[in-house]
Amino acid sequence: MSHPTRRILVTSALPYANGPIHIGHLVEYIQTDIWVRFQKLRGHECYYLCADDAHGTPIMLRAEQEGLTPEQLIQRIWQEHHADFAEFLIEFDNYYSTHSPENRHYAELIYHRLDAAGHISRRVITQAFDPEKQMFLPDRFIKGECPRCGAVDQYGDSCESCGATYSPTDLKNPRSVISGATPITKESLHLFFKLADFEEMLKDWITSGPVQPQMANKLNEWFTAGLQEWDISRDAPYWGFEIPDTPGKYFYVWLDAPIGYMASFQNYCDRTGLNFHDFWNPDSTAEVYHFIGKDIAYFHILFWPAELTGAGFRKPTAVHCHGFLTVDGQKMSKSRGTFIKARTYLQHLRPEYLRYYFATKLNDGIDDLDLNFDDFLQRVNSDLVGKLVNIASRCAGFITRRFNGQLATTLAEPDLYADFVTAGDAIAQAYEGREFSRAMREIMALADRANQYIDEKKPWALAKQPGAEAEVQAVCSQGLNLFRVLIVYLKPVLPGMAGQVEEFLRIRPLRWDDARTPLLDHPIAEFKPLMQRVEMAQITAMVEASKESFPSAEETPALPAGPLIDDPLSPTITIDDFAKIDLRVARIVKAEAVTGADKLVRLELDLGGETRQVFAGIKSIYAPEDLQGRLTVMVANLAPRKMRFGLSEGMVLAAGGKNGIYLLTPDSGAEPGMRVK
RNA sequence: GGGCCCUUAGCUCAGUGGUUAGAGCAGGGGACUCAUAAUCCCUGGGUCGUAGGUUCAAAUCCUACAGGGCCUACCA
Repeated sequence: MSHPTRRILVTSALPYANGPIHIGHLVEYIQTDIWVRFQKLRGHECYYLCADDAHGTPIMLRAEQEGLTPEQLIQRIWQEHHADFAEFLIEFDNYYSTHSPENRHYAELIYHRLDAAGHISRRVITQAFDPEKQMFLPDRFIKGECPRCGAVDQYGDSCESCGATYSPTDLKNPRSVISGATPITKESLHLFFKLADFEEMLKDWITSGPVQPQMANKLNEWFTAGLQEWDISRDAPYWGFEIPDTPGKYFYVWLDAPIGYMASFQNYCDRTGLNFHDFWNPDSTAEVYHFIGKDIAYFHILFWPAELTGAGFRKPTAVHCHGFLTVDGQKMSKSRGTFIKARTYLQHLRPEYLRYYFATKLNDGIDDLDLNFDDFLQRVNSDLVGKLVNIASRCAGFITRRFNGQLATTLAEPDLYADFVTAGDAIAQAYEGREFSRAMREIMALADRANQYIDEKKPWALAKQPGAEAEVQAVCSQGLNLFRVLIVYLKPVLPGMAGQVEEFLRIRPLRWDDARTPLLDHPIAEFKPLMQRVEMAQITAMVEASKESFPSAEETPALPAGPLIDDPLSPTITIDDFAKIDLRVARIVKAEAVTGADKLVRLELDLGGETRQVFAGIKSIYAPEDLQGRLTVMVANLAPRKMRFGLSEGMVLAAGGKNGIYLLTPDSGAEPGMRVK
């Protein structure tokens, strides 16, 4: 009743905008969402912020590969992420993007302040460079043969085969993963953040308990190893924010990613009138929490507090790390079908099953947690359906049928109810300390007691005794009140079901303190099933749908309908016939709409020395400006054809059907002029 | 190669020096029939990863080893 209102800012790590959300990500978002919902339920002022992490080389390359601009790619991914989170009942107060004006503002502001205070250094370093692509290559983008054991196809930093470590220049036959070219080394000026300037501050900070003990150990280890300067710049071409007054240099994605927390909050403040500085000034009394995976602790408990301090902002109150998800005891695997995307899960199972299951396994530690499908099925069915929902289900019928839906005017067993209320303190403490598994255990122990109570009073037997009517109503009203308390306690985990129960009981949205006051002399609605049991078939179907399909065209029997039926294969040709067609990789150097034509785009194709003009009927699908720079495949020896708008010197290859037209794109590494065979 | 964390019943987990190590689920037996074959009662089941050590006493502290995870190896 008497917890003073706190002002709390909470974040989850920003998901990277080059791929879909999967169940591994969801551990963190569900953990954070439960904690935030708990705080809000308790009446605190709490804001949950997140955003897509939308910069960096992988996004740049992926966009190129898909024939999109980075903006188009991150826009699409944002929509997907946003929809996935919403359906998993992850309730952000703001879900933003690091590719935003607010983020640019804070990235530049923090950089300027750090620079002005002397925390930025500049020096020239030597790096691998792709002469073809004209870009510097991170170690991961270089492959070659291991200098020690000769294993092929090893990354530039270490050998997966023999474990040797080396630098990319040691690789034999190194090549760029992007272009296939042999990397050269090249010098470049880089900017560094002088982390060591903040060593004393960090050592001091850590004693105030902002991280778990395991992470404090880790920090000490890093202190012992010595704090290195952090390279915060990347050379063009790079997808990100250009560093002010430093042409051709961009902020490394990991610099502006955590700043995205602030940007998202600033954006929220602008929408709602909240004061940003109340939360981020050094003297702020508000609390700021970051929930992250243990793998990115380095950024969040070293750089981030140091950056904030150096730039005149407050540090986080705490950084909470969690472990990774394994599925049936093993790492998620695409071939086993355990690399399950959020979207795939949603197509087969209710989100609250997973929210509850994770809640039963989450604690304040950093150990990995396992999603075991047998356990998942049993736990959800037995706890939520068998125990919890059963309480309402077995009481409601009596109240509806015999008492016109009206609850009793007094509590039959006030002491039992009081026990449930008292237990709320320990449960709240467990939630607050992120010991969700403990909270779930205690809640389910209460559910057992509720079932025992009903079993002991046997309302079905009383109902057959003349004159025991009032007692039937009393027992069932007691049961429903115990159920209502449990729903309050579970509302952070099962917000959807709590909503259903609020309708069933005809009450306003439950808050934590409502548990103290029983619901009496009150009409309720007819009971409808609140949750269906999980079926193993649903899980199996989900796993099957997650198995990455390998090309197996021959094995697949001909379907009764499909492209081959609509458009049967042409007569067989010989290889000599095929050899007559000269297919070449071509780069679209210029693309423009043709005035006076509805469908035509005029393309200028670079064949690696020679340029061809081709008219293609693809305007309905592709905007000309999106085509420029893309690689595609063309028929290079097709006889030129005079068209109304000019000479067309070939054809580009595109798949076409009633649903659209899709231009072919060679895999990365292909170069203009290469023959397709 | 270095470091940190983990390993407790069939499954998932509590339990950080002190009586014969616990829970839920699953298994076995019984009861009930209000309830989504749900619920209630009873019950079997563990050399606490392995091997040493410290202690009157260890799952709990120390050492080594095995298996798993993460970080790191002048990228962070």
